[in-house]
Amino acid sequence: MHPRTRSYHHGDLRAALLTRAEETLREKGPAALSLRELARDLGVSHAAPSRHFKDKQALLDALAQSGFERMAAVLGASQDGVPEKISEQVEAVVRAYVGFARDNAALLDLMYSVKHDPEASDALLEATQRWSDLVLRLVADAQARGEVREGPLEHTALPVFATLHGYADLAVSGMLPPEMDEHGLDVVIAFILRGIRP
Amino acid sequence: MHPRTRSYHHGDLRAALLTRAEETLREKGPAALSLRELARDLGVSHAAPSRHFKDKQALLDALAQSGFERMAAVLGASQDGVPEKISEQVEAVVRAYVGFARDNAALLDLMYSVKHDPEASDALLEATQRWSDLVLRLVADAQARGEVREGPLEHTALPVFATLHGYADLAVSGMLPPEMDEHGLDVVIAFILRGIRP
DNA sequence: ACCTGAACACCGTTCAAGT
DNA sequence: ACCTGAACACCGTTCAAGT
Repeated sequence: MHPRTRSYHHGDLRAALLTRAEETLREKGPAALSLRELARDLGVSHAAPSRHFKDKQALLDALAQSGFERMAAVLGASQDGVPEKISEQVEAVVRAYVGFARDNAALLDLMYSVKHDPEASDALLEATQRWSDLVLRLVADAQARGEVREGPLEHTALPVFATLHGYADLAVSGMLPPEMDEHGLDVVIAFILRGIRP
Repeated sequence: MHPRTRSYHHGDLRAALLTRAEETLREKGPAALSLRELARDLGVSHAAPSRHFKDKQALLDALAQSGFERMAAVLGASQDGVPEKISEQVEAVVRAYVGFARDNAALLDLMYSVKHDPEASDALLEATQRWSDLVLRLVADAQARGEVREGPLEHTALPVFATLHGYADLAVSGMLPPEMDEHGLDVVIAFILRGIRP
């Protein structure tokens, strides 16, 4: 009857599941995420997803992984055309990170949730590595230019990392007096710069 | 038959549910938390919990609230007997916060999750306020002693907040090169002190 | 007041069977 | 290869009824 009886998803059910899952996550929260409903939305049987994700957790892990990858891309792009000056670079990264966090609050929650089972997620680990490397490299370069205090990279970059992430997380979970949601960004950037300057 | 047929929980089913829920959260993670299993564990019918929590979410909110309250207590206690010197005070708070985060990883996740529905959780909001007030007061006092740079409290305390929370969250979700899990603490404390000194 | 039992509409996961 | 249908053992929530 319907012209799309034979695979609406062009054999790309896996990708379709991920896309739809992220929409649901964004619109209705993580609790509303069900494999059966996803399957219903995509017009396949409830057992079909299991061909592509052995588990609900596997779907969530894949979602988290794609989140880290896109975040790395956003952070990377934030440095385009920014002069090699640590203050401007830090400002750009912080704004990009907080922006990503705001636009993908529920996804970020999932990305940093304590869940993802130890094994099976080497890909996830690699994805997280990629964006932390980005910050590390940024700090390392500035250090080479003498704009950042000396010391092992883990010592100089770690607190930047922590402050960046902490501010975004607090802002996203509504823990901040809302009157400074925007102003707070400048304050945090200035704080980071004070903390890393030579 | 059994001597405990009449209310094993001495009419304190609500408290018993919270206690057991937190055990399950700690031992088996949030996904394993089910009202029905909780009821089974406590020897009541599966419908009994609804007398005390209108919702599963209500149970989770109550759990989060008790988390914030205990965290405020731990942070408060961390200042006992600490000399009025901002460096020592910050060190004590940071260690206390990270310690609490480590000991209650899953609970912290829940506390900061994007979930808790806007209404119904005034109590929750109040509980979060209490611990942020603690940090605010600490910074304000040090500021009065001239140990912290001038400026509105939200500007001086906010980044402390962010760094503190960010480090704990990263450490707990295993995002840090584990070799500096302990050493990182010192680095972060030093960074915070650099950021707030006059 | 507090709890039970049954009922309803959902889940995730597995597995034979179809194409 | 990829998907279906039925089956199994679970869920959360509601509501009459019991004590």
